[in-house]
Amino acid sequence: MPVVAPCRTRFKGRKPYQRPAHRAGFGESNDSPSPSIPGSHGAQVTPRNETTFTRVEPTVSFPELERDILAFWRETDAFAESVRSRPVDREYVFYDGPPFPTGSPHYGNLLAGVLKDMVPRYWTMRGYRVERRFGWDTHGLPIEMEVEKRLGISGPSEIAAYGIDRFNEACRLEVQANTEAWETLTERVGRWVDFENDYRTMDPDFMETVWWVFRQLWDKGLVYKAFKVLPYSWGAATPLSNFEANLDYRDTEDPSITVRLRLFEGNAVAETGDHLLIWTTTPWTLPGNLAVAVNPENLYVRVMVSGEGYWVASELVDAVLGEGHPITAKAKGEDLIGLRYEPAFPYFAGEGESGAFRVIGSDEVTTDEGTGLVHMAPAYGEADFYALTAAGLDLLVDPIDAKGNFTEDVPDVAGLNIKAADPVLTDLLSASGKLLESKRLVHSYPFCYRTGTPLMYKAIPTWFVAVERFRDEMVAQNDKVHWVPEHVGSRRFGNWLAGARDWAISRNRYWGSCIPVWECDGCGEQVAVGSLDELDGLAGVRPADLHKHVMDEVHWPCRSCGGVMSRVPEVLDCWFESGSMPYGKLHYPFENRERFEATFPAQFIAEGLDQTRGWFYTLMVLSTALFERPAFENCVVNGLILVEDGQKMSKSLKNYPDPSEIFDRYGADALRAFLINSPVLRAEPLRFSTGGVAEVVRTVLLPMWNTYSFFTTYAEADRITMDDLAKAPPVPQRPEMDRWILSVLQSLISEVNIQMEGYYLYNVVPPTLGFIDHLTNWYVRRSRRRFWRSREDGAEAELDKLSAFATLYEVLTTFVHVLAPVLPFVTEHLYQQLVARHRPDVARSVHHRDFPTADLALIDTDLERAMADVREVVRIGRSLRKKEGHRVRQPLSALTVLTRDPELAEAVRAHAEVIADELNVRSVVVSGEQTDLVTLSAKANYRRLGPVLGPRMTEVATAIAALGPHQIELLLEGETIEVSGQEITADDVMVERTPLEGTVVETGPSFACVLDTTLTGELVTEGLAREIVSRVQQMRREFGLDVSDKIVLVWASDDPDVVEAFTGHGDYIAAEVLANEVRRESPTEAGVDIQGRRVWLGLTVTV
RNA sequence: GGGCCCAUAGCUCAGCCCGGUUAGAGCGCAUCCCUGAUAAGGAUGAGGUCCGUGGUUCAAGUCCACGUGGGCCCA
Repeated sequence: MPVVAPCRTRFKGRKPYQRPAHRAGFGESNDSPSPSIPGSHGAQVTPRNETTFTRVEPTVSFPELERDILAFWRETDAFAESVRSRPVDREYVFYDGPPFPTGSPHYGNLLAGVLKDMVPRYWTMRGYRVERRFGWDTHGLPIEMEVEKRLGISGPSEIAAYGIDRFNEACRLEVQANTEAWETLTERVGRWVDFENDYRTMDPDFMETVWWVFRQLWDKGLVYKAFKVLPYSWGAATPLSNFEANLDYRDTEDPSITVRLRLFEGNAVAETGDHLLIWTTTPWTLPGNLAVAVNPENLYVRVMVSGEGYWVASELVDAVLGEGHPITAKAKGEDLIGLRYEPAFPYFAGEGESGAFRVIGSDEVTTDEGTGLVHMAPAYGEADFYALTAAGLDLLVDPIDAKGNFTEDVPDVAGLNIKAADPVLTDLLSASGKLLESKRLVHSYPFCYRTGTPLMYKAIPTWFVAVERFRDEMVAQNDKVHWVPEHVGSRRFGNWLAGARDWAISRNRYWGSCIPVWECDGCGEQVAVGSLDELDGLAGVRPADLHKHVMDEVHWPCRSCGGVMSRVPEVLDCWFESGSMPYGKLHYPFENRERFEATFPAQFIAEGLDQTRGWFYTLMVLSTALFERPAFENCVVNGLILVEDGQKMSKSLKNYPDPSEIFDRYGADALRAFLINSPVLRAEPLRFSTGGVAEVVRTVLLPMWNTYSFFTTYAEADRITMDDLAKAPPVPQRPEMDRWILSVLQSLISEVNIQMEGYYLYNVVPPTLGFIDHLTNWYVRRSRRRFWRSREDGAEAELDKLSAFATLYEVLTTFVHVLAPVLPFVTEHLYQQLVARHRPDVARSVHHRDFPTADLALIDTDLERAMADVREVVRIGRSLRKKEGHRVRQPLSALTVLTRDPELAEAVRAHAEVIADELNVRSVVVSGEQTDLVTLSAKANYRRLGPVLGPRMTEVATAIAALGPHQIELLLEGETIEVSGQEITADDVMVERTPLEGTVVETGPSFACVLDTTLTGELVTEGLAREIVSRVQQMRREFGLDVSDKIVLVWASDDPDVVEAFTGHGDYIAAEVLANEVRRESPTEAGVDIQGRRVWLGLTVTV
């Protein structure tokens, strides 16, 4: 029997822990209720500075912890307090880009929530009051579509039949019904935002401000009405958005006809009676034809077929007319411009007097298909419309009504639907001899996603904002904005602004802010109404709701002619409202005048890259037009979140993990850090991976938690109190390791502040990871023993121990502040347990505290560099041991560090003990270069020599590479030598060290490590002692002993080395394994094998 | 078709602004260590045509041009 079962009574009921570790309360003394987090830690508990810390298990459920923290925040109204506690006159302004409350939030929304939380949290901690009101974008097509689906109706006629009032009220309900999922997930991700004082674009106050904004534009003469060619569904009798138009493309068979148009008169290249060849798949657009476009740069030719001249793009001759026809003339497109032709149909021949039926130029014309000459019907094609405008032809004929039927203007097909008219029109062309060819073709054509009818494009009367008039001003305003990443603002958005077109702001829909313009049915006078007061003055009414179904009922007699003033039918593009939110959310200028003026523009907004043409743009348009200012000073732009394999996230495909699963498994902190530390913050796409979230848990959260657990474990074991910590020496008098980690911490604080102030959020996590490595893998590991020094070791030991505890305490409690904006939950928990519980005088939440600023007095860059050198030497030393096959428990006699770098030499000398301990060597010595161990070779320092030498660089570099060890030695000793006619010093070369064959040497950048691997009997014995310690420690663990349990160690062995190990190193073994007594007995069983020797080991826990 | 962005290890990404000769990290993998953080932790190692072509330069992953592939937005 090699071991004795441990005595159960020693476990003080601590193990196994039933509760998740974070629930640990004040400990087993039971002198206070054990609060679930901290929420219940209130007045009835009197935190005393004599209270010690409670041991926290290293295992933890972060999701559960987060739920407790959420409860704590709710109970203590922590968010409101974080705003309230900051001065009213020190405001940091953040605009929430309002989402549509449709569906439930996806990762993109969660990401936005994280950004919009992290930055305000940070600035709150920097002492600013950051009001955060949630915004809802409540209007627009997505809502209307949901409601149509719900009501089972579709399109304007059915909505009209259902009643616009009922429809709009249904939309209002839909909006209100959909907000809960948003609130739940927003809270869960840890975003602090005010849902009670939210703003909604459908609120009367907001809508009144929208009127005011519109009126400002109107008064500046920036609003006008014109035609715009839009996708149009005659089935639904409504224009569609581009998005909707793209929803249903189908392969369809359509006519494909080629038509010849006879020239009235020729010019220098074309002859009277020649024909222009045009091609179309939509014969119904031909009655509306008003011009033919050519590309001025293309080459066109005159082809003779059956004695007639036909003009066609030279590349398309064979395709259109077949091979073998003679070409009798060539001309560039620009030479054809101005030629007049006989229209295909006579219905609008009169337009010829206004300049129609000519050849115009357009860069848009290609020779990909057709004839290279494009028939232009400005009412039915956006490109056509612009081409005619550009050619100075302000003409438009539209003989098709809202239902897609021809009007009486085209008597031959009047009343016929456009598709039904196609064959009739084709026959007419044939009859008039204008039809050259008639075929059918199958192509992809858009259909109305609602009614299934083919879409058309149609010129629709539309309200515009004349953005082009002030776009230079917008570019200037945009230069004042700090964009992250920079290129989105300067290039993508900047370019877009520079080429901005007038903005179509009206929609022929129902659920939206109204265009507040009333028009007289008599004289056509227009009045724009900018406030309810004004409306009251004009119409004598003051409706409580400003939606279409209410506003359309408001009329008054025209002041000029006595006619009836009625509102124009359109509503505003909901982007207009998004752009108005800085004003609308404050009901400016009707209320909050001073507040607005003091807080505009916002310091910060954040949205996705897809908002370039959306929110960013509309904010900029309106703020420039109204105030000649940008609406925001700093803008963080995020990229798109994709599925792990790079596909788009799709709700219907369900190809991504449900956010709640992530929350339940890893928690919001992990998700937040994962998102923050990803390419999305550089506006690049992110492939979302559950593994990435798990990695954050492992690399950030658990190490932090483990350190916390380590601290509490030993603090509890030693009954360390706040009073004890206060007795620790001031930092300058603490051991170097303490000063070092505090210096590293202060450097981190400095770095994080710089990055946060610059909104480079993606630069916050990486330095944090470096810090965690320093903390866990160097500071704690190196300092571990200091935490369990016995109080009996004397005053000096006591001070050393208190220094360690105080330092780790300060590091942890400071660090949680640094990470609080990123990881609001776990930092809150640590703050509660480590600070708030022990200090009645401090803020209730870590988020109410001030963000740390770097204490420069604590930063010791020399020390940081020295420690970096030491860690590097240790790293090389480890590599060397491994290479040579010497396990770390086997002590070796010496490590020699060869270097000529005086700082490194000093760092090694000063930390010889640390290095010796890490590498388990008896001594660490520093020496100058030893050429019998390494070969020195030199390489040119290009960075230094290059600019001086220029073209001679190669020559000198070759010569330097050929330098012998002796010359390099001379350089290293500070001499100047001449190489290839160039005087050089040590600074001009990079010296490399290569270990000589047969030596135990490993080289670092500016040093080499040499290991003496001679094993003496003494070293072997010590190694054995260490193996024994290791084995006993393993047993302690196996039997679940507490870290402070004392034991009796019993051993037996006949092996002389083992006997020697116990005789020579008995005290060491006893101390390491906490043995009060080490007793030798006679071997009874086979025992275990330690380094090839038989040993029998047993232990008993002492009482 | 246009604008912008991206392309570096098996995977995810730094490095590029401001050029300098041994291109880094994490994950994964392999080998090993530790055992007073332990259902953890650590070390070492293997792994690279820096998308391609051309140019500028003494010198290019880095700057320029063109191209290829991908993404976003617009047409």
